[in-house]
Amino acid sequence: MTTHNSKRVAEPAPGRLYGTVTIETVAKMAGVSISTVSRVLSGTVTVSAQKVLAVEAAAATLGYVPSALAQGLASGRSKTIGVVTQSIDSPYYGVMLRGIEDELDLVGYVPMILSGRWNAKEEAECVEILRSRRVDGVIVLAGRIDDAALAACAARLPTVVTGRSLSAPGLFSIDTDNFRGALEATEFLIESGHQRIAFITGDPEHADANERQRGYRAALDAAGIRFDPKLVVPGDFHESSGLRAVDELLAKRTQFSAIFAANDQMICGAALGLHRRGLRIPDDISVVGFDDLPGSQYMLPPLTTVRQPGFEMGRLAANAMMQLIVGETPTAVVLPPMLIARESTRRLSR
Amino acid sequence: MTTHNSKRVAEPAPGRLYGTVTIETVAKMAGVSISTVSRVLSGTVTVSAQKVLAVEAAAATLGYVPSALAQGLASGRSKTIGVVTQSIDSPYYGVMLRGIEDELDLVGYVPMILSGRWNAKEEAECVEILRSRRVDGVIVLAGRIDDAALAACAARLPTVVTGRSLSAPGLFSIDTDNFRGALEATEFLIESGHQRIAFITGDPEHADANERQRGYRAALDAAGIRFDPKLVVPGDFHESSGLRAVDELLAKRTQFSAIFAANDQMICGAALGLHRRGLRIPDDISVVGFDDLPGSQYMLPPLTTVRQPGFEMGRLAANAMMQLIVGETPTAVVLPPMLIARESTRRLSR
DNA sequence: ATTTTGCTTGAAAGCGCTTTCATAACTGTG
DNA sequence: CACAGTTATGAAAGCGCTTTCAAGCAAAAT
Repeated sequence: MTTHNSKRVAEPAPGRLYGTVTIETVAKMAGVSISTVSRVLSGTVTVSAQKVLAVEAAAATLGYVPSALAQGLASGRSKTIGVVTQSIDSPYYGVMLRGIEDELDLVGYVPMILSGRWNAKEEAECVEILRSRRVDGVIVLAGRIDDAALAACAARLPTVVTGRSLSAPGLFSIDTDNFRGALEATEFLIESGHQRIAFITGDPEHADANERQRGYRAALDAAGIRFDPKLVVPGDFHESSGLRAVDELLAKRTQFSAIFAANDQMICGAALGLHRRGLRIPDDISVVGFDDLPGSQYMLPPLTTVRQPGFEMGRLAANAMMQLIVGETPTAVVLPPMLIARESTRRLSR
Repeated sequence: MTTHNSKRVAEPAPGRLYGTVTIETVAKMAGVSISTVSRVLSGTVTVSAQKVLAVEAAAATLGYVPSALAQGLASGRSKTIGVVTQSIDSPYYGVMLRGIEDELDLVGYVPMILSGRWNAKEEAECVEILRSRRVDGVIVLAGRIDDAALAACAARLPTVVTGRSLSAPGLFSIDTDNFRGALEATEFLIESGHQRIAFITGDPEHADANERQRGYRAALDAAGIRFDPKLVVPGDFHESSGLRAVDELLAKRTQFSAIFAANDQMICGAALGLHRRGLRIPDDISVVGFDDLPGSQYMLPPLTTVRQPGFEMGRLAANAMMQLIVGETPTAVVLPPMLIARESTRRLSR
C-alpha cells in the first residue's frame, strides 16, 4: 500500500495575497504561541505583562488585522447582527437604522443591512442570506413577511421585529401605539373645530396602516361625528399616492377642511396637490401626518404630525437583541407616540 | 514518553447549537463525500446526475444553509463588499446605496454598509472593520477620509470611491461634474434675468462643495457680473444651515433675487426661512438646489435643481468593483449633471 | 486484448482563528 | 523540604468549508 499523499508545500497559499499577516506571523515575531496571541488580543485570560507587550508590538508593526471570518468560524459568534429594512433610502427606516447602528457600535457588533423591498418573498430571502452569513441575530423592520415565517426565524436565531406586536420564543417585538397616535391626531383636528376630516390610508397590507385608520375612525366615533366613507381615500405610504389622493378627494366634490394621512410622505404629495389647486395650508386646508420624518419640520409650512421615536426604537431593538443573545428575555415594549403641533393646522373659527 | 492527548469526543460541539446541519450532515445523508456535496452546490465541476439529485434532496430536506464564514475562510473570498456611507439615513447617499444594492444583488454579492459620520477618523475605522471582515472590496461614498488613506486602502483591497476624482493602483473613482452643474444652475438663473444671486456654500471640507462654489463664481464671471462676497454665506449641507443662511443674508440687508445652494437640503431650510419672513418662492425669491433628492419634486413649489444621477452612480460603483475584483481596470467616469427646471425659479421681467 | 485518455470521486490538507487540555513553572504551607 | 494549589503557556483539536491530488473506472484508441 502506497502512502498516497505526497508532502504538500504550504508556501504560495492558493488564491491568497502573498504576505497576508495572520495570527501565526504575529506569534512568530513575538516569540510566543498563537494561543497566547489570541489570548492577549481577546484579553480574556491573564498573560504575563512582558508577553502582552511583545505581542502588541508585533501586531502593531505588522499591521495585523484579525480575520473576523476565522474568528466567527472558530468561536461560533460572528459579532454581526442582520438587519432587514424595507428600502435602504427610506427616511422613516433610516432613522431607526441609525439607532441600531449607534447601539451596536457600543458593544462591538456590526450590522449587516439588507433591503426587503416591501415584499414578503424578498424579505424571506434576506433572512436566508443572513442565516448563511451566520449572523448572531436578526432585526426586521416592519415589512410584509408573515408572522409565521418570523416565528420560524426566531426559533433558530434571536429575532427582534419592529412595527409589530407578536410574541414567540426567542422573538421580541417593539411597536408604537399606532391606534393611539392616530386617535390623538384626529382628536386634535376635531378639537380645532374640524368636522370634515379626510383620511389617506396607508398600504392596507401593513398592520400599522390599519391601526392608524382605526384610530381615525375611533376619534370620529367618540366625537359623535358621522363617518363618511367618501372622505377616506387609499394611499400606499408614498408621496405620489398622496398627490393622487388629493385629486381623488377633490374630484368627489366632497367638502372637507382637513386631511390626516397615515404618514408624512403622503402628506408631502398631498400638499403639492393642494398647492396645484391653489389651496393653501393651513388657511384653506389643515393637514396632519404621521411619523415626523426628519424633513417634516422643514415642510412648508412645518408639518403637524404624530412623532414616532424612530431613533429610540432602533436603539431599543438593538438593545433587546443584545439581551436575547446573552439569554435574557427583554420585556416587550409599546412606545407611546406624540403629537407635534406645528403650522400645518389651524383652528377653525366657526 | 506518554502520548499526552487523550481521545477527545466530538459530540456536543462547544457553544454551538445542537443539530446544526453542516456539509457533512448532507454528505452522510446523500451517501457521498463532502467534496461531492461542495461540488454540486457550487456547480463548478460535473457530478453524476444521480448524486446531484441525492445531494440536492438531502440538502433540501435538511434545510441546509452553507456557512458563508467557512466558505469565505476556505476560499479566500467573502462575497461581500464593504460600503462606507456617511449617514445611513442621508437621502442623498440612500439613493446611491440602492444602486449598489441592486447591482451587487445581481452577482450574488452582499453589501456591508457602515456609516462614517462625516468624520475622517470614523471612516478610517469603518475601513478597518471592513478589512477585518475580509470584504472583497470597499466602496467609499465621498466623505472626509483623505486621499492618501484611500490610496493605502486601495493598495490592499479593490477600492471604489464616489464624489472624488483621483487615481491610484486598484482604485477607481466616479464623480459628477460639480463645477459644471453649478455653472449651469447659475447660468440658468442669470439667463432668467437674475443678477443678484446669493450662494449658500456646502461644507468646505468637502471637495464637491468647493467645486460647486467655483462653478457659481465662474458663471458670474462669464456673464460679467461682479462677484459680491456679501452674497456668499456658509452652510454645511444640512437643512438648519440653510435656514441660518437666509437669516444671515437678510440681516445683511443686501438685495438679492435668487438663491443657489450647494445642495437641496439647505434649500429646504432656506425655503422655511423665506417663508417665515413672508417671502414667497418664486415670486419674491427664486431658489435653485443641487442633487435632486427624491423629495425635491414634492417641495412647495417643486424645486429647480441640478440632478445628480445617484442611483446610476451607485450601480456604476458596484459594477466597477466587480471589474476590479476580476482584475480588469474600469475606466474612470465623470458623470454629467443635469439641470431640472421646476417651479422654484421665475424669469425676472425687468 | 492492452494501453491511453477522460471523468467522476474521495481523502486530506489547509483557511485563521478559539478553546480545551495538559504541562511546566511558581507560590505557599505545615 | 516535600506536596498541594495556582498560574501562565503551548500543543492540538476543531469550526465548516474549498481545493488539490491521486485513485478508480469506463470508454476510446491502438
